[in-house]
Amino acid sequence: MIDLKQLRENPDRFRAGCRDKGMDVDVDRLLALDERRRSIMTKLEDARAEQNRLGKEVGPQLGKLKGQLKSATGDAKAALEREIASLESKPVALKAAVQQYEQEVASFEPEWKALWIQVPQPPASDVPKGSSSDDNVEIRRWNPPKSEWMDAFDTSKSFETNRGFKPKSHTELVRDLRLVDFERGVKMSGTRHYVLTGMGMRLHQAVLRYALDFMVERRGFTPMGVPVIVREECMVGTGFFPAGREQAYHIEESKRGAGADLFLTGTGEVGLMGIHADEILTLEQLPLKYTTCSTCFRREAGAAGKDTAGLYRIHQFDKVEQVVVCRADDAESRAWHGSMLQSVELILQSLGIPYRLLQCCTGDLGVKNEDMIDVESWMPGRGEIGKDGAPTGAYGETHSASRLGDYQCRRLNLRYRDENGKPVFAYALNNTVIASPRVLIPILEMHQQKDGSVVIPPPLRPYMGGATKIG
RNA sequence: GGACAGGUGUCCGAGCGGUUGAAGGAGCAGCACUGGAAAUGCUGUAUACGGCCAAAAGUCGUAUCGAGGGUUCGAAUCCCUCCCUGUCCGCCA
Repeated sequence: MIDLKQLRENPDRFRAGCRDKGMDVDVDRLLALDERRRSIMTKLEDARAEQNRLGKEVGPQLGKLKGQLKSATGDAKAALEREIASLESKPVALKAAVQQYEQEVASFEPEWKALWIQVPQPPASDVPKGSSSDDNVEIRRWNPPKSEWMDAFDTSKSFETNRGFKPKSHTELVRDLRLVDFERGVKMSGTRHYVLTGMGMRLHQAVLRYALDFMVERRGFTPMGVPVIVREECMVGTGFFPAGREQAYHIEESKRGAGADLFLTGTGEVGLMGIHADEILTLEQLPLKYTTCSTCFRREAGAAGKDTAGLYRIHQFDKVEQVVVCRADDAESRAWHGSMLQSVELILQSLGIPYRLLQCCTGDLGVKNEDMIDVESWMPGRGEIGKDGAPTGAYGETHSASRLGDYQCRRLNLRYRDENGKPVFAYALNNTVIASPRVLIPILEMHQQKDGSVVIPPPLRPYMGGATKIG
C-alpha cells in the first residue's frame, strides 16, 4: 500500500498514478475520510488521556477505600460507599465521549481502509504512458546464432525459411510425441487441465530443475520451499488481494468450522515474500535473494475463450520464481531489476529460444508495481495463419519482471533497520525464472525437426538421463 | 480429530482488576575502570499513529502483553470466539 503521509503531501502524484494506470480509485474521498479520521482520533486520544489521568488518580484511592469498606459498619460504611460512588462517577462522562468517538471512527474506517489499499503504486517517472499492452515498448530482442547444437534462427523470417519445413504447433507436437494428454486432464478436472505424460513430464521437470539450479549455483539465490495454500493476509499483504480475488482458488474451510479460509497461490512470490512479513531485518540480512519452485493455481476468470487450446493458458502449472528484497534505494532496485532479467536472458539463450524484452507502459502495470518488463518468447506455432497455411509465429509472454518500490513491503510490514537504526520499509522485486509447461511451447516448437522429433537443449539433457532428443 | 498445558519486550521470565511499556535476569550499545582486555559498576536498549517543531533532535499524547470482541470508572490480569505452540491419544503421505 501507499504511504498516507505522502498522499497528503502530494495527492496529485497519486491521482496521476491512478489515471496513468487506468484505475479508478476515489483519492479525494480517501483524503477526506483520512482528514476526518485524524481529527476524531485527536479528540478521542485527548479524552482517553484524561480518562487515564483520572484513572491513575482515582484508582489507588478507590483501592484504599474499598479495603476500608470491608471492616467498616454503620454510618462509617455509608460514608465510604458515598465517597466511592462519587469517585467512580467522575470518569463516566469521559467514557461516554470515548465510546461516541470510537463509534464514529468505526462507522467509516472500513471504507477508509478499503480505499487506502486500493490506491495503486504510482508508475516510475520514466515508464512510458499508455493504456494497454499495445502501448508497450520493445527494448531489445535476441535471436539465436548458429551454435553446436542448433542453426541460427531469425524471427523476421518464417519458420520454413529458417528451417526448410513447415512447423507443427506445440499441440500437434505433444499429441504426436505423446507428451501431454489433454482429454484425460479435462476428464478429471475440467477445461484448461492436462496430464503430462512420459517425456513430457521429464522435460517439464528438467526445465524447472535446470532453472532452479541455475539461480542457486550461478546467481547465488537461496532456494526455498514455500506454502502454496495461504491465509488471506498473505494474499492481501503481497498485494494480490483485493484486486485479484477472482483469480485465486478459494478454500472455504470456515464453512467446515475452521477459523479461516485459505487460498491457493498463483505464484511463488506470495510464499517468498510472506516469509519475512512483520519482521524488522538487519542491514546485513539484505539483500534477500530467494528463489522457489512452486505449483501455481489460477482461475483465469475473465479469460473465457482466450488461448483455449494447448498449454498456454492453464489453471495449474509450475514456476521457478525469484524475488529480491533490498534497501529502499531506487538505484539499487533498478540494478537488481537488470540483474534478475539477465538471469532470465541467460537461461533463454542457453535454451536457444528467441525472445524480446518489452517495457510495459503505465496502463499495463498492476496495482503494486511501479515498473515492469515482460519477456516474450518466440512461439512458431502462434500467431496468424500465413498464406502457406502455417502459423506465422508470434511472441508470447513467458516472463515478467517487476519493481514494486516499498509498496509490497509496506503491506507486508517488512522493514529493515537502516544505518541510523530507523526502521524502513524495504523495496521488493520479483521475476519469473521459468514457468512450465508454458515454456515448453517455445522449446518444442523451436527445436522440432523435419522428422517430427524435438532436439533437447543441452542444459536440460543431464536432467533427462542424457537424452538428446524426443521422438 | 480428542484431552490437557501454554502464548508477556531481542531472548529467558515475574505479574494481586488500579501510578505496568510492563519486576528480575540475559543479550546488545555507550560510559567508567584498564597498558589493553576480562571481570565489575553506571546508563541506555520496542513499534505504530498523532500533536508541538521549518526540519532534525527532542518532547507530549494514544495504542500495542497471540488476534478480535465483551464485562468494568479502570483489563496483561475476568468472560467469549478464533489463531498458534507444546504434550499425550487417534489417523496418516
